Amino acid sequence: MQKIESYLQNKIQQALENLSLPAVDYTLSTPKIETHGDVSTNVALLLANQIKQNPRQLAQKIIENLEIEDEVFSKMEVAGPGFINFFYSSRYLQKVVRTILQQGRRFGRADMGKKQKAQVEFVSANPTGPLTIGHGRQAVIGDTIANFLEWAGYKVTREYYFNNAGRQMRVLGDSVRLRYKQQLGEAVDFPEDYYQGEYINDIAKSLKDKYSNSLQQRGEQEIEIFQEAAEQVIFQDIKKTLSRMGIEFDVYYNEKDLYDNGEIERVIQILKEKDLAYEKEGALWFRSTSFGLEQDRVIVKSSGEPTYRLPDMAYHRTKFERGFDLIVDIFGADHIATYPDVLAGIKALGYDESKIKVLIHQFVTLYQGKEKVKMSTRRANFITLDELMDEVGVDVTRWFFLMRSMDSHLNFDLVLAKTQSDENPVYYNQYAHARICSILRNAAERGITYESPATLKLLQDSNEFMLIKKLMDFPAMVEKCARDFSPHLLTQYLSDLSAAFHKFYTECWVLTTDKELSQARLALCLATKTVLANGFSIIGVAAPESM
RNA sequence: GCCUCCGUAGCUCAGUGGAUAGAGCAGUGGCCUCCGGAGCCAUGUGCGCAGGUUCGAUUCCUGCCGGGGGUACCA
Repeated sequence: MQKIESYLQNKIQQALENLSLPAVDYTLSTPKIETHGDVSTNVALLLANQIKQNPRQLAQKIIENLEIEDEVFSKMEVAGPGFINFFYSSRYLQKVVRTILQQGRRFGRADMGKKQKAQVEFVSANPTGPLTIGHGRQAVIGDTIANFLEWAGYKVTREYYFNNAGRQMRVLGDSVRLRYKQQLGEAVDFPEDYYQGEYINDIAKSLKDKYSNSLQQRGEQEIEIFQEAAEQVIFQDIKKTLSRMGIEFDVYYNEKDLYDNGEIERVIQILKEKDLAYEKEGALWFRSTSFGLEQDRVIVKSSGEPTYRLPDMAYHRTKFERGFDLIVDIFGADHIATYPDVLAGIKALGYDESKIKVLIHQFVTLYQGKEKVKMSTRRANFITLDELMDEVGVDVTRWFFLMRSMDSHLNFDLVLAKTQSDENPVYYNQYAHARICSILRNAAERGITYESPATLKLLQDSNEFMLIKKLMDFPAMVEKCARDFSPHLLTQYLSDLSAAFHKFYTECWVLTTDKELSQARLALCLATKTVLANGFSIIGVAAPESM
């Protein structure tokens, strides 16, 4: 479709020039209705409006001036109010199968990114507890967007930003300390706003096993050992969960480094030099109003502690300093108010903030049947990502988190996910792949193999053509997903593709007594398997040979 | 109050400045002599409300209504 678009654009431009018609910003689209052709353009409609002529007559004139090879489009016609519809020739469609087989695992890759460096930051959860389902959505979205960018020709770095020095971490450490004391039989008052999770007890127990009661006298001011133990265990756990989902980060960036290496100071310095930061009431303020924001913001509190904005700015500054051409930040909806400040900060520091793409995803609401599950890390009233994967498996987890647009709240019904797990789209799609593999095994037994592109001309059935048309959309789909950062489109595309295959499978017998036809259909199966597998690999689900 | 996301079929959700708005699930009725029935086919209802821009609006703009999330010298 990609190449076809530029092909048509060229031809249309030529035609317009031949007719001395002005250029116009028309579109090429894929009609929803089969009888409206494979590609459609509104060029005549728009021109007619501009030069006050009858759109249908104009469309007819344009068609007469189009020098289209009939090996590409066998038919062109004026339709409706003045659309021009193009119909692929069977020859062209048959050739698509050949192209896919030639390109194999590379089919769908593009060079849109031109090997530029892209960074995708996601998850970025502080190590205070296991990853929850909310993190899961972000993890899968982030990883998949990174995959898309790779397919689109970027060099991608996956990065996880964390802070192991804040107040939350101190509370975490102290929670462990108190549990440890409890386990030694001491009666302690465990505050309600401390971390209640069972994992805190586990960490406390491992400390008890290691140090016996030698830490018992440590007070609130001596929690490092507890905090470090907690961080270490929890982070390991987080990484294990991520790796189970097939996610590996290239960089774990610790906020603390920004203090140690002077980045924080540098940002303050630059802002002060530019008179974009000033002291007031004992605090340091960032002049965000200079960048169109509503009010100035505190970046260093009167206590001397920075607010989150300062390290965020410094962190983003390192992204530019590290030479990324495209910076993708993925946040939950709760952070929606914070990024304008950071973008303004980046601008203030003299960087091109348009290189930053901030993606906000809405929350996951968990249901147990009809009942909403309230979640809070602190209260340990949550279902972890690991538990979810235990229940429904990795493939279902990934697919479900991607299925919906990230602008949309995701209602995840655990009961449904468990009880109907074999009625869900993941299996439908994987089944198509497994089915193809099964056909291939049968073909091998019968000694049938795809040998020559010459047989492809036997692909003539409308079900075959529908399948091929789906297959040829894949590269454009990948580019669109990468460009619009909308991974859910691919899950939809793949379901459509699987449906086209199942339909073909039902209507067209692959392994027939006609050897050449069998070979041709086998080739179509192979092409479909290739595209399914390529798509699955982007989404991060398995392409099973059998189920 | 202000900012932001959402409002489309019974349910969960896609989608588009255009020609007849889709899928899955749920319901009903069909399809196995033969490549995997985890499949295929048929069947119904819908763009929250009111204006505006446009040749054309479900899509873009404004207002309203309803729901989620923000709005700190918390992150």
